[in-house]
Amino acid sequence: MDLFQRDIEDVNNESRQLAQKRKIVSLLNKSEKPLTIPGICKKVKLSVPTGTKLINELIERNVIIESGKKETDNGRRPSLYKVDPDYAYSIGVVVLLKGISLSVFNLEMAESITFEDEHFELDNSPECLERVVAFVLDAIEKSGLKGKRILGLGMGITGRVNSGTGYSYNYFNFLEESLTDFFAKRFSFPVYIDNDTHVLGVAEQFFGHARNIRNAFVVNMSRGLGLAIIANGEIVVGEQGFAGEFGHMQFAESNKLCLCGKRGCLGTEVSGYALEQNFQEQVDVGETSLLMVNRSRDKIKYGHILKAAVDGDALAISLVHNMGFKIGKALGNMINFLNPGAIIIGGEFARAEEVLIDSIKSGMTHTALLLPLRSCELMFSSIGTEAASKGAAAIVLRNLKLI
Amino acid sequence: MDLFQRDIEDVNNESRQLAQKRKIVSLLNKSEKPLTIPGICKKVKLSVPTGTKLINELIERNVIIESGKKETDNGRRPSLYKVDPDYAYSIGVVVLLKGISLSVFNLEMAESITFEDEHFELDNSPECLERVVAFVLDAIEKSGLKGKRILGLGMGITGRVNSGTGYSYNYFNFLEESLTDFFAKRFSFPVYIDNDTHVLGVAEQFFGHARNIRNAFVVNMSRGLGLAIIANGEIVVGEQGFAGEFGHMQFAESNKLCLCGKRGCLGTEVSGYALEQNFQEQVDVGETSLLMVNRSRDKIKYGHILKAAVDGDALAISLVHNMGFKIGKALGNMINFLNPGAIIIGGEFARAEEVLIDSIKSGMTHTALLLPLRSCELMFSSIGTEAASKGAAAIVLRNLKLI
DNA sequence: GTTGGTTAGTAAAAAAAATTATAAACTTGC
DNA sequence: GCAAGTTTATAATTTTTTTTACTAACCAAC
Repeated sequence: MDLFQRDIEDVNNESRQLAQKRKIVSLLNKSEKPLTIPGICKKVKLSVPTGTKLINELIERNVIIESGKKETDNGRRPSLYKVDPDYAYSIGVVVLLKGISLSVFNLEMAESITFEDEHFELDNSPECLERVVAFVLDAIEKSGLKGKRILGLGMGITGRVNSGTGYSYNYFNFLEESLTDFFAKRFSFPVYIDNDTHVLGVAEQFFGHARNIRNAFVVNMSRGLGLAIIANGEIVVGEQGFAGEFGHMQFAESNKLCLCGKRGCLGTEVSGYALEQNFQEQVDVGETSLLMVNRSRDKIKYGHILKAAVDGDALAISLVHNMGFKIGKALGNMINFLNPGAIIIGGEFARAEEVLIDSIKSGMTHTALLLPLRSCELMFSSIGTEAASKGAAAIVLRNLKLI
Repeated sequence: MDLFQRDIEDVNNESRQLAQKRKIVSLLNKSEKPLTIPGICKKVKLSVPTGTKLINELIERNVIIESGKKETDNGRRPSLYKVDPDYAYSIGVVVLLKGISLSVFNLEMAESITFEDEHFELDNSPECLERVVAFVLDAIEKSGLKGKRILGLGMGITGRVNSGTGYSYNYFNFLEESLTDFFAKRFSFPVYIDNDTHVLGVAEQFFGHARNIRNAFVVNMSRGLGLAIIANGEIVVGEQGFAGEFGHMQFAESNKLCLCGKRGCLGTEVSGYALEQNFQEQVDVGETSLLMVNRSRDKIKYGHILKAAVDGDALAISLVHNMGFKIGKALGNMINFLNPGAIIIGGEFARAEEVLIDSIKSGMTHTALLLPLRSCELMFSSIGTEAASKGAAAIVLRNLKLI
């Protein structure tokens, strides 16, 4: 941000012009297509001569570039301008229980390079934190980003996180300072953190199905169960960043004990973990499945079961179907609460769309009121596995108001 | 708004200066205390000479007034300025099933006059709509507002309402146009509508306990059960304005049939209506209460029961306590969902604070996770019965960005 | 191809705003 | 009670921005 600012900034403290330049850059970056000078000036409420002056200065500094001429029906063809997509980069990091990954994105959010360490295991220790720092520094070293402008690093991390203060409550909570402050000291650019599920929500909001929808839920159905809430066009993180604890909401019908200590948590019935448990229970009472053919009962992970369901395995279908119905009921209740325009199913379970879609819809009808349900579209994420790191990097741009 | 604009506006189309003047007025109105010229200029990023010029023009037009001199430790004492509180007025109207009321507020939101018609009965007919129009016109006539600037009218109305489009779905839905468009034609100022519960939330957000809290729930516990959600500092109305359908969420333990057609709606167990039902049931199985001394079983309304609970009536206490526990459980679940910093109990039930507070808290502990619960404060509304009309009028100012 | 219509971009003139300088109002310390 | 220091407010000057006017680039129709 510092570099970025200094480039837009002039030598003198021209705060008014600086703000206008920032507006121009922000507008150009948000726009899908390149824009003309008259178009830009209209949007930022500037006269054409001053707008031209500022734009030329930004070109001088390599922030924006010309990008051909616009085809018009009549009149002189205007030049088109856009932000140089490679003027600056943002970094997205995802820290999960098992595995850490880092991707570098340019301003157009095109992924340029990705690093992964599948052997990484997250634990709440200074050593692990140092491993994260080393991983990031090493990746930056290898990526050839040296000397290039890095706007910042966004990090999605498992557990409870306060994105406002930058504190992480479950991991690396031994620090005196906030996690973002710690990282800022170690790196030469600002760091923003959020919960892995919220990060997925950001990705869906800017690049996925939630674009142009001001109220939506993004469900992270993987081994655990999380939910990102978009209300009034913004991700809701709540007072301390804990919003979206969907897995621990009391919607379950059974009374299974949850890791949180309570009974009745939805996550005990709907989650990758629960899917594995349910599968084993069914096998134990004599149910059969193609999955058992060349695997032992304990080695079957929820990913296998999801794949089997899509492939037509009866037991897997029945289990997944059952979960869809249950989460559908819970989501239906939440539809009454927040009246979202869309619910997007993301995470590993998204690949079982065919099996889940009808069961979730069916569950929703049991709890949701007619009118809010009618206008809530159920969708499945299509932005794939790199979604999380893209969302993490997007946090940086969001903070700089570039998206 | 038109009058208001024209007064700030100059004869020529000075859109830049106009925007700055609007900023100044907005800043002064939002500020609790009057401000100095240097203070204003700093906030709106204007030089002192230009700021002075604009402020003098606003004084010329009677929009803002001088308000004494500031006490400082050293230097020349600056003059203080504030918006003339009686420069303009906003009108708040509340349309309930039984009763309609209208209050006039000045820019400081001091209530100047109130009109009520307790005999009004809401039904979905053109005649009833005409009665509303007549009531408003009559009240304005009597209020002496003629010739004064009216910024607009905010209306809180029972039932489902889309505040964005201005359509009302349950009442006056026979109109071709939106309800706000209809009113705009009949009155000489803009009209904004919202659900009665959302309006209560706005009141609490700007004048009550939810001030300075970016995430909160405002529960409207009266004959029905509604909830206004404040997330990221804004009221969430959802995609069509249906957010907060708390009464129809499936949290109930019994299977009573709700008016909406579903079973398990929270409103069947927690609401003024349910309280009356429960009371009658208990009386029928032999329970006694002081309330029965000089009233017939059918004549006892939930308001009486709430008063009796506060006065120490055992049966009433037990019933209200029970409801507190149930709504507490439901709210606890929602705490996990949105991580609010406060929950404010408003509506008629707010007066039973002593009886409700512990039962609600107790219910919350059964469902809410420790961390989000710990930081969520339970409060009872203190802005009283005129809250709704104040909230309705506040919608007008919010739309003009004056609060 | 020339003329008329249309829009982009630039140059000169006019208007508006920001600096800078100065006067006025006030406190404090000697 | 008067000088030094501070802050507000206004006047004079400088800078910036907008308007207006004009030229350039393009299409279409004749």
